[in-house]
Amino acid sequence: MPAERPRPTIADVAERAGVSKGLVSFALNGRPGVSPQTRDRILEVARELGWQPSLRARALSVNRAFALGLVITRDPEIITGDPFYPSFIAGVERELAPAGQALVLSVVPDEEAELAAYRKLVADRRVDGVFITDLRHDDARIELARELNVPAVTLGHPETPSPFPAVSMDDRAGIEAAVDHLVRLGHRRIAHVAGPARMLHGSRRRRAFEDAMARAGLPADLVVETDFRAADGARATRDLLAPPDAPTAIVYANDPMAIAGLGFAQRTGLRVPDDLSITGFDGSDVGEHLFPALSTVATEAAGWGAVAARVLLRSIAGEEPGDTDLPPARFVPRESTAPAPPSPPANG
Amino acid sequence: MPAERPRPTIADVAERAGVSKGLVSFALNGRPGVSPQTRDRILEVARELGWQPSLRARALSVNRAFALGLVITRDPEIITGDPFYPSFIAGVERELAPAGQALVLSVVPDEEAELAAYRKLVADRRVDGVFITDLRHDDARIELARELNVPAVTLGHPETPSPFPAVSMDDRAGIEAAVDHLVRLGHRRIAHVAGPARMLHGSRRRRAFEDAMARAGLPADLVVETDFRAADGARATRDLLAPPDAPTAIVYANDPMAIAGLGFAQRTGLRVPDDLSITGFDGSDVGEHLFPALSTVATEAAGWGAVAARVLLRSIAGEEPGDTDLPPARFVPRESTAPAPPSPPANG
DNA sequence: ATCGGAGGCTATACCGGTTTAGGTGAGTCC
DNA sequence: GGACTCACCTAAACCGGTATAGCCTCCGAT
Repeated sequence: MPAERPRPTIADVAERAGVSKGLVSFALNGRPGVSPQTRDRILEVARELGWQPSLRARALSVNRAFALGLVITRDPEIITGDPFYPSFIAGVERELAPAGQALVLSVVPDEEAELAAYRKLVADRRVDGVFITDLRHDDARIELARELNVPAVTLGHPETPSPFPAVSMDDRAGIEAAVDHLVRLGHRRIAHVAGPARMLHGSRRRRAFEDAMARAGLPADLVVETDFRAADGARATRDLLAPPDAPTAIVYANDPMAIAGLGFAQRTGLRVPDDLSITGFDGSDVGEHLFPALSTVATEAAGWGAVAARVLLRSIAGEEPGDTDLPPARFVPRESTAPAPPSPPANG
Repeated sequence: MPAERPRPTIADVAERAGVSKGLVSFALNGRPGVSPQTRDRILEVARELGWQPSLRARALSVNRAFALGLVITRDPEIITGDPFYPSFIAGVERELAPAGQALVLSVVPDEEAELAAYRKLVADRRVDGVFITDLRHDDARIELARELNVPAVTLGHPETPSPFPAVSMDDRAGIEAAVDHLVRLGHRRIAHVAGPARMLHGSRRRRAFEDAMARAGLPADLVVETDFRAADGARATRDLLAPPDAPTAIVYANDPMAIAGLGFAQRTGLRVPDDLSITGFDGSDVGEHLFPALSTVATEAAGWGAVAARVLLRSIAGEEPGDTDLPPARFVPRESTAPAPPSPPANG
């Protein structure tokens, strides 16, 4: 067994090159005050020795973590179905890796643990900045991040005044396009299976639904609030379809619920889209392969992650990046939406 | 604006308590050689000052990162549908958070970037140990981890001799149960839509399928290899159903493909399960809400993550945890499997 | 000839912990 | 009463980088 050779330090490089530690540091960081020959010699020796800077030592002396923090709050059940985060994270990584930064991920079951997770991340100085996703009304995390004095970026504009840059994607447009599409197809009774009202995107999508309905001169009286879980989608669909004046179209606030809703409708013998039109939200690729393929609203989660990461890095670097607006979510009509069925003969 | 007060260091605590830095360190780490009164005083002062140890300083001096690394290799397309990792990560976190450890996540597009990611994680000493998931034949990561001299845990037993503890879940049992179930229902032409052969679980599930078929005295001639993507599931299903002697049941190696396969079958007018039975793998909760609800193999990804994390932590602590076998994956019959349709009249 | 200044470099403090070698004083043993 | 032990504590080195003050040396300007 070969002896465990300790990795070379900057002192080894300095000694071998016959200069001081400080000069090595200067040379390696490309700072002025080092003659070209000396610089080359130092670089050469460093290469020769296979020297790699110790991120830990650097972290301690420059007081940086070289990492960003993401806290995901999801009850364990819902997390499996949600297509958003995996894509979002892939986008974040695309930006972080080349910048030599890492992503520290925390997955917590509830909002209490969430705040604790942010506190811990910052207390340990594990990260230089944090993502704040899934904004809620009166979101305590804004205040917490301010109090902890940690750079942050919010996904979407918070309601309360926030000192942090926001990277937003207009999801209203997608919902409105979905409703308009359904209205054009002749639907009059359109329901919405909404996300939790305490979440900004939950209530914003609902509001967009209501506005679009109002513009079409239709009542937005069929709205069910849920927790974004597939099971909720099935339950909400059951409740919506039970009464005699059931909707002919349902706009779901995410794909897993739409898929479950589709399943429920089919189970009761309804034909989708002939008897009932259905739209989802977030464009998981599996929806494309259902029968009927799910009409949905595509949100470019990966691009969102990349931009948010970039903004956060600039924010940490001391710039003050303004708010960013991403291209709005696009409605993608597929097969689960069709002209409204002929209305049943009026009763009386 | 309040002046940015620097956080207290161990020196501040020492001074205020009238002792040396070293003694404070001893007291706070509960080491012997500190009188009870002094210890209490130090603890009190630390509390009073709101002192929090600097993880960075600790990391530098004890040469630990207090973090574990997970590298996920997924082409951006597939990642959205796969229910495994989100659950797995949630399980890992459940174990790490109480242990004061963090998870550093890397998401990379291909195997080349994967090796680079491991190297980088270790070169930067960002992590004290790594998870090796999605084992492949002749997996280069085993050798890399050994070379990098970093503790690791593998999900499943690698084929090549490995110095690392393995945490395994027998997925053969689930596949076999699925096949047995189909055979009992009278199916004779059963196909398998397999994962990539280069992946251990891909080929192992395929092998389990073949073995189960052999035991039932049936030919395992209908196997299509794929890349685990939903689109692959649809394509494979199309190819399987085209010939005249099409299968009456298909065992898919994961849920997204099964869902896409279900969609394709329905699209061609086949009734599932009456004309075609279908089983998935990995038990995403959305499958439960499809119509018909997807029969699948449940794998307890969260439990797997928790155990793997625990094993890795023990491994880092210098113990030599043996291999662990988790309860085997269970077949969960739901609605997408039914008795085989009566065979068509033989031709000639 | 003298001074000023810039370029190139060294020495050293510093980040905030942990760890080790040693020092003190009280009690014990013979 | 001297040596020894032990509990408790301090001082200082150390982890591996970065940052800063200051020291030469050489050059051109006066």
